[in-house]
Amino acid sequence: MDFSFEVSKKDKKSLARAGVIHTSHGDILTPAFSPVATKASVKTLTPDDLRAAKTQVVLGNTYHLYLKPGTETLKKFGGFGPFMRWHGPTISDSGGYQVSFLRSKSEDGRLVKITDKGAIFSSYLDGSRHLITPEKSMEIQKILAADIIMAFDQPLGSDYSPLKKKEAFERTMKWEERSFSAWKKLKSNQALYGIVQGDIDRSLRRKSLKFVLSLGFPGIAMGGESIGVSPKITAETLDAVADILPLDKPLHALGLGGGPEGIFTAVQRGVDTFDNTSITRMARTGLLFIYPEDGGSISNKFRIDIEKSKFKNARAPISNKCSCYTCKNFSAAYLHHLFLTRELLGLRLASIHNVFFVNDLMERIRNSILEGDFRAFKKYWLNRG
RNA sequence: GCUGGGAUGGCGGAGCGGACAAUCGCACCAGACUGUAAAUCUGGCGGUCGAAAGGCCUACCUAGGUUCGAAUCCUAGUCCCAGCA
Repeated sequence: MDFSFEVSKKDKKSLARAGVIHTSHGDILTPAFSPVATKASVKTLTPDDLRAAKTQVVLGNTYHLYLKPGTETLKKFGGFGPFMRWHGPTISDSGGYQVSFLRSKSEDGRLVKITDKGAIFSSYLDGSRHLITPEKSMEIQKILAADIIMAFDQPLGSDYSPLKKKEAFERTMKWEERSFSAWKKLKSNQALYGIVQGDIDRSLRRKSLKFVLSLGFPGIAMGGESIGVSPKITAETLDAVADILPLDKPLHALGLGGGPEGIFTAVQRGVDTFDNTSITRMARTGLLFIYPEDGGSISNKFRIDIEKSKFKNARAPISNKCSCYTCKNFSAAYLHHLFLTRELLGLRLASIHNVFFVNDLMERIRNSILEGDFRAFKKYWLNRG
C-alpha cells in the first residue's frame, strides 16, 4: 500500500500535530483541508484554480459518482481524479452519510430504506432504486480510485430516538467490519478509514473508536452530525476520545464546520485532515472569509457578506492580508457587483478566495505547530473581538 | 382633436363595495448554510406603541360625492398609454 502517515512535530500542550500523509499521488502536509468535489468537481473551480489556491487533496462522493457518470465511465478513466484531471491526492466518501441525509430530507421517508444488509436508495436524479452495501461501497470506491476511502457507515442522526441510535450504532460497527474485510479481499492499494460514530454520547464514541482500532484500519475518521455542527459540540465530541486517540494514525474529520474557530478546535484535538462543503457553498452565497488583520473574529465568524451595500464602492480587496488570485486582482466592490448581478464569475472568484483562505490558514497552523507556536497562533486568531 | 384603456407601497403588477395595511414578483434589510438533490433556503419589508397578542395613525393620482362601509361606485380635474385623424 502506497500510504503512510508520519507525525513531523507534535504540539506540547495539545493534541495538535503537523504531519505528512504520503500517497501515490503525492504528499498531504497536515493539518490540511480537503475541498469537496462531490460530483468530480469542486463547484466553479478548475484543477488549476484549486492548485493556485493551495489545495492538496479533494474529496469525491461514492453515492453521486455511482449514479452519474457511473462506474463504467469512471473505470475507463481510472478514477474520478483522472476524470476531473486532478492529479493530486484524493479521498472518497463511502456514501454512508447519504443514508441519513436523504432520509431526513424526504418527507415520507421513502427515499431510502436501511436494513442490516445495506441501504436502498432512490436516485435523486431519476428515482431509480439502488442498493448500496458495505461490499458494494468498497467496490465502487475501488473504481473511484481515491487514495483514501471511507468505510460504509450510518451516522446517528441527532433526531434519532434512543432505540434508533442504538440500532444505527450497532449497524455501523457491523458495516465497518464488512467494509474492512471487503477492502482486504479487493487488495486495493487505497487506505481505508474506519469511521467513529456515537453522536455526543461519550461512551459510544469511545466504544466506536476502540472498535475501529481493533480492526486495524490505516486511518480514522470522525463522523456524524456532532463533528461539524458547532465548535462547542465538535470539542465535546473529540474530547470524548482524546486520551485514546492513537498517534500513528491519521485522523480525518468528516464535514467539519464552524469556520476558523471550528478548525482550531479540531486541530487542537488531533484532527489531521477535514473536508467541508460549506466553505465553497458559503462562497457561492457571498460569505467570504477574512483574517484577523481585516477584522475577522469569532463574533463575525471571520467572514463578511459581500452582498451588503457597504461594499458598493469599496476599492480595497476582500482582504488586504490575503494573497489569493481574487484579492490580488479585484476590489470588493467588483465582487459585490458580480454577486448582485448574479454574474457567474463572482461564484468562481469567491470560491477561489474561500478555498485559498482555508488552505492558507491550515498552512499557517501547520507552520505554527512546527515552530512550537501553535498556542500563541491560536490565541492570536481567537482571542479578540 | 376624437375613441378606448389606465393611474395601487422603491419598481412591476393583483385586487374591482365589507374577510385590505392591501396576493405575488423584483429590489432592499436581516439570518442560516455539516462527509453538497444547495449560483440554495428562511424571515422581514407604510408609520408608531408593544416581548407578544394586538392597538392607534396615515394610505391605492387630486378634489368632491354616494354608502353603515370605498383601492373598488359616481362627478370633475390632472397626467399617461393605444388606435384613428
